[in-house]
This record gives sequence, structure tokens and C-alpha cells, in this order.
Amino acid sequence: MADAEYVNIWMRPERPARGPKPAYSRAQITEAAVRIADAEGLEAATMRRIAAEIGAGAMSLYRYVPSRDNLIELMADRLMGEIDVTGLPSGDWRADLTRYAGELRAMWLRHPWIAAVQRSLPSFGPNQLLLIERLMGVLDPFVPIDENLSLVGLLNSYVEGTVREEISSAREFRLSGLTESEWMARSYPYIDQLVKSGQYPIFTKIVTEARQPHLSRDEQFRYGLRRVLDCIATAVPSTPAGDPRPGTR
Amino acid sequence: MADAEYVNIWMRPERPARGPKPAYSRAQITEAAVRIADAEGLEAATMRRIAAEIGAGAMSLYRYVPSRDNLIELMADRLMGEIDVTGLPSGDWRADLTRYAGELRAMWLRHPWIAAVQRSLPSFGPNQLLLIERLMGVLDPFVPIDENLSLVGLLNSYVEGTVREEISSAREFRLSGLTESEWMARSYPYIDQLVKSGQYPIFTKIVTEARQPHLSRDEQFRYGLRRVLDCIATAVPSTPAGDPRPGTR
DNA sequence: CTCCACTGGGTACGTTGTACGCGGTTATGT
DNA sequence: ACATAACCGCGTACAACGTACCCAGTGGAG
Repeated sequence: MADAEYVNIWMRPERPARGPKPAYSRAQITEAAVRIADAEGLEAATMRRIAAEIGAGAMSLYRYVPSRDNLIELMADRLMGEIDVTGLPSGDWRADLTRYAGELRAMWLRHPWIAAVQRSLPSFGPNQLLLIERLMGVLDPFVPIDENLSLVGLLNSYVEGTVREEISSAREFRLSGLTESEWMARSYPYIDQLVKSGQYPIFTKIVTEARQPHLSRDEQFRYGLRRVLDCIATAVPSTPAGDPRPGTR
Repeated sequence: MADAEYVNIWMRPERPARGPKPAYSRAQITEAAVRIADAEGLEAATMRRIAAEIGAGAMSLYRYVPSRDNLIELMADRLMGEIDVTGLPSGDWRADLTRYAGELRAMWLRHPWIAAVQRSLPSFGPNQLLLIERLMGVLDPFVPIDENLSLVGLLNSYVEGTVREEISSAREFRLSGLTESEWMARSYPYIDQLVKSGQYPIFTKIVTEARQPHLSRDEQFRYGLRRVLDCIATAVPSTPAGDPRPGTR
């Protein structure tokens, strides 16, 4: 009942006032959970497994965290902290957003399980909040806040969308225990059957021509990112708002 | 062991040659599962629940589907079938993509649980395949296949990204059993505390100014979509490839 | 020194996906 | 026509999950 009072994990104090010193901490638990999720996926980070990782009993975790879902919120915010936003905004919005996009992508690739966490309402943990401040600060001088949200949303969508695709191939191999070529050999009959049927000319083109990309994933990402930034540029006046804007529309 | 031979759900025949007539079908099972997921979320669509829905025993489902994960693949492809692609490509790529984007978004909103399905390697079910053919056919005459993939990927990212955000708010309410205003009242103290601290000016701006949007979600979507299409337009020559292109680059 | 709010953690419960095996049914080979 | 084997639906059973509840022990506040 006292528990139900805190809807928000971020408002619940980590430790009550009195009593013996706790043996563990939220940060330590979160760290262990992230370590396990990195190595074996989010579903491997069970309460028992996390507890074992830090040498605790399973039920001890509930002294620090109300539920597994809340722990996952903590993990997600911990990840946001990996995105370095020092020096943002720098004044050059394009450079800032390029850096941010690169770091976001790198973070996702380091922690692919982030794709599996269902964000319910945006969970405003400390790292998330700092990120919002710095990131939205980049375009804040140029566009109204709704437009800013919309543009940053577009950028985030692009990064998340592309990296999701990138992740999912790797994920399948990881948990099926197959290498990529083994998987290819296994699923070849199906693809081949589709191609041979002649009913799917464009699908065939994709499989036969685009399967061996002449660009690395990194280059593909940067190429697409430039396009997105160009798109954003059309909505960003070159001088901060408040100045009498030239007819740049 | 015979089971392991089919890596792909789409290659495994629904029914073997001999034996008594099955009482159910994949389609029927998938339909029931979708119905439950629509009403109560994907996690409510357990094997027992689905079986009960069609009046079967839990283990009977495994005569039709090798695992729950595979059933979810079936469900996902079933959803792709809701996207109407008749008459695509029509010749007007902008109209085609606008229509597609609208239908994709509507489908997601009808079946929000789609956000929770982890696509591993793209699962090429029949509906997915048809969609690929028609959708990629829209830009196929204009751009090379890699570029096509990239542009369609951008569009998909935009739709998925925005609709994910839209979904997640509603989801929280659904499963916490709170109305939006109740939730607001509950989480207000935290938001308020952040605002009052004065440390997060931009976050404050978002919460106080942008929380009451002057545009409906639909209008926001269409507005952002136009921007994305403009962005795509810069990469699409106005005449089909093969023609000597004017210096539009 | 006493008290009690707190600690870590063992036990137990309900729910999940699914392996296994049963007795009944039916298309097929003869 | 009939034996056979392949299939059916499904009851039972099990391991793993999140977590409610309880308990003995601990250490700071009075």
C-alpha cells in the first residue's frame, strides 16, 4: 500500500531513512542486469539470474526495485546515460545532430535488447531528462517547440528504424546458434522457391542484387542520415528565430 | 526431428497428407489469437487462452503451429494482409506512398500489439511478400533497388516511429486501468517537481506548451508525412530511369 | 539498553510454454 | 473388406518465470 503510492520509479527513494545498511544498490543491480542482457538478451535477465550475478538471493532484489518492469525502466535510463551530450548544443545544429545520431546508433548496437523494451509512457529518468534538454536545445533557437519535437522525432525514427533492421538479423543468429552462412543455407530453399516461382520479380531483385551491398552498414547509415538532415534543414531557418527571417521558405 | 527440418514456418505444410480431418486450421487459430491480442494485448494471447477461444484443448494448437513464436509470425503476416495494395503502383508515386502510409498507420492503431512483436529476420509470409512487390514497385521505375529500399525504409521508419509513440500512451492507461486524467493527476507531482526545480527549461516548455497540441494526431501525422515525402522527392527523378535524365540532381 | 524499522533470503503459488504419450479415427494398400 | 499406420484432439506433467509472504537477524534512534 505504501508501495502503490509511488506510481513513478523515479520518485520512490532508493533507501528508507532508518535500518541496517543495504548490501547492494539499484545501480549495482541495474549494472548486472545490463551485463546479462548484453550477453544473452533481455529475456535471460530474469530476477533469479540477476540476483545470482551479484551473489544475492532472488527476493532480495525486491528491496531495491518494485518489479522487474521497473528494473527494466532503470536499465533503459542507464543506457541513455551512455549517449554523450557534453557540449551540446554547440551552435552547429547539423554537426550536433549527426553526432547524436551516431551515438544513438552505437548505443543500440551495443545493447540490442533495447529494441525489446516496450516504452509505456516516456519514462523520464535522469539521463533521459538530460538528453532531452541538450538534444532539444539544439534546434530550440530556430524552431517552435512543436516543430522541434516533430523534427527530433523524425531523426529518432530514422535511427531506430534502421538500427532495428540491423539488429534483427544478428539476433536471429545469436539465439538460433547458427552462423549467418548456415542460416542462409537453411533458408535458401524457401527464398529460392519464391524466386523460381517468377511471381515476385521485385523481391527477386532485392535478394539477388541488393543482398551484397556495395556500401557498408555504416556508410549506408551515414548516407541516409544526410538525407534526413537535408530534410530537416528545409524546416530550419538559417538564423535563430526572433530575427526578421528572410524569405527562405 | 522431422520438425526441425522446417526452419521456416512458411515451408511447413499446414496439414500432412494422410489421417483424419483436422477440426481446426491455422487461419482459424491465427484469427482467434489476433482477436484476443486486439482486445487484451499480445501477452494475453497465451496458448491456453487461444485454444479456449476456439473451444480446443491447449495442446491441440501444436498440431497446427510448431511454437508460439511461429504463431506470432503468422499473426504478423495476417496483419500485413489488412494493408490494401490493390492498384499499386498507380503511376503517381506520391499518392501511392501517402495511401500506403495511411493504411499502415491505421493498421498499427487497430492492432497496437504489433509493436511488441520482435521481428527476427524478416519473415516473408505471403501477405508480406505481396506488400513488398506492390510497395517497392512504386519507386522501382525511378530509382535503383538499393535506393528504393533506403527510401521505403525511411517512410516505414517514420510511420512506425510516430505510431509507436501514439500507441504507448494509450497502452499504459489500458493496462494500469487508469483514465488519462487519473494518470495525469498521479504523475503530476513528479512532472511538477521537475518543472519547479528550474533545471529543465526545455522539458518544461514541452510539458507546458506542447502538451495541448493545436493539431490533431491525424493532422500531425499528415504534416510530418508531407515532409518525409518531400525528402523522398529530392531523390526521385521526375521521369522514369532509362530516359536521359535532365540535370535534376 | 530497548525497541522496531529495516535487512537478506527461503519457501511457495499461480501462470507460462511445451514435451510426451494416450486412445480414438480414417485414408490407404492389399 | 480389412489391417495398418499415420494422423487426430488433448490430459498430464514439468521446468522456469515473477513475486507474495514470512522469518530471523541487525543496527541506529530514543
